[in-house]
Amino acid sequence: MSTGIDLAVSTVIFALRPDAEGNLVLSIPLVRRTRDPFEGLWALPGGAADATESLADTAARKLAETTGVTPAYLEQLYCFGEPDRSPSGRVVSVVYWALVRGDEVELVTDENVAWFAADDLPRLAFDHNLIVEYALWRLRTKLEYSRIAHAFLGPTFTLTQLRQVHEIVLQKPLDPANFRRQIEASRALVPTGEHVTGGRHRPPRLYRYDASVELVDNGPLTSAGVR
Amino acid sequence: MSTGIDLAVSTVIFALRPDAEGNLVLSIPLVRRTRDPFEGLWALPGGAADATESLADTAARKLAETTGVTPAYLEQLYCFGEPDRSPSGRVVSVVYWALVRGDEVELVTDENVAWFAADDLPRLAFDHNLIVEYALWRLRTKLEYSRIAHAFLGPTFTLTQLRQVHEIVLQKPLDPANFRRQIEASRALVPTGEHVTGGRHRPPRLYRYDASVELVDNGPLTSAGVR
DNA sequence: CCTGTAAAGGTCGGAATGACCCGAACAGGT
DNA sequence: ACCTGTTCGGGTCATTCCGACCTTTACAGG
Repeated sequence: MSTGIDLAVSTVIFALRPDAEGNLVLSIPLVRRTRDPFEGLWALPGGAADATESLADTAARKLAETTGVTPAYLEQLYCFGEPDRSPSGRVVSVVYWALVRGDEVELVTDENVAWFAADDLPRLAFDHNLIVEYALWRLRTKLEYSRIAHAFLGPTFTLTQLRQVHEIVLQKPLDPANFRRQIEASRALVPTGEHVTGGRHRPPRLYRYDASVELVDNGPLTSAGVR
Repeated sequence: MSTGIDLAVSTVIFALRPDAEGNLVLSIPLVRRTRDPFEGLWALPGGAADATESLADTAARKLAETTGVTPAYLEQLYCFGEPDRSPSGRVVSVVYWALVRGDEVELVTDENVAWFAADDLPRLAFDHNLIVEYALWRLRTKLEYSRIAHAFLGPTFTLTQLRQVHEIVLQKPLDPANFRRQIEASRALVPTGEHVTGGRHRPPRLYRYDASVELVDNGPLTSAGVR
């Protein structure tokens, strides 16, 4: 049986990347469409679903083709299937969202791939503006009740670095002392014993993420997420 | 283009229905499969996606065919697409979950449709046991931070009725006084001014749900949900 | 008129949170 | 050697939220 419906997989990829002034900005990579519909407009990286691959694997593969990295976090966002979302026929898109480390992202040479500030996007193809908006909402909501922020960072980091990730994503300043207390209460971080030296001020501790603590509660779908 | 993937829509339908002793039980309707794969096993109501209909409309239509009612709440649950979830070929299922009023549900005459206690299911076809488990988790999680419980009830109800819905779904007793305080703080209910008379005790107030308060926060996807 | 029970409203202590404070520890300038 | 500016790490305090528990009100039925 065939339903006459095309099935696609797309991914909203988040990374913290420095802008012109060197400030870290929440960014996503987009791909310029080279054919109709919406030729010339920017769109989320993605493509047709593969018959032999899991949907998450397809999302991760498309993500790697665009950014050259393996995502630190990958989760299904939503399945978009309104009948009129593509003028070229019925397309149902299973959309994932991912977090990658900004310092791991390769400099893309392809001129049809570019990074954009997540809060300042042009008009995108299809319903991709709505999709990004929803992914942003999920990221911000989940950041406040889960421990996914370290996916933007390396294996070890200071509390200030982690707090800055929260501040950039949530776009509001956080009290350093209260942030510390909250993180310590969650038992999600373990001090490595090492300190960052060479700074102008009191040397901060280095922390490692404690993998024994579930970073996200997805209920029975525990496999969804961490990679 | 065709991906060689079948797209299906299924729904986990929740209702509170009386069991043999008259106690309300969280229940879901299942359909017996009449052909391979998994012939004879029970499965979630659903079918192939329709090329001209939105996914939510397809879910609602299949729901109506099974239960004869319009859902009081309908939301997308997840898109299941593991390559090996169906032995008959690659099937991707967009699964919705719904709440319906138990007293609205028609007595189904079809012997291939039956209601089961959500917590005591037989082995189901495909990965439907996992899907129901996830839907149950979502229902219980969402019940605690949203105001969807009234979807199980009629337009007006008492606080005790609403609390009993919570108690049955969450499977734990709730303090009546604290429940009242929490509900009143949410400003989601409006007293109608009427009382239920005829009871043996102090006559309880009747409440109506305040539609001006968002019952669920789904971010930018506000249309998802309420019907 | 008494009794049993649920409804409605209140108190109290603990936990979590936001706002704020202070000593400790460093690099760099004087 | 000493001062200074800054951040790190640790604390206090008031407010809010929540669970446990108590009291009064209001009915039906005996």
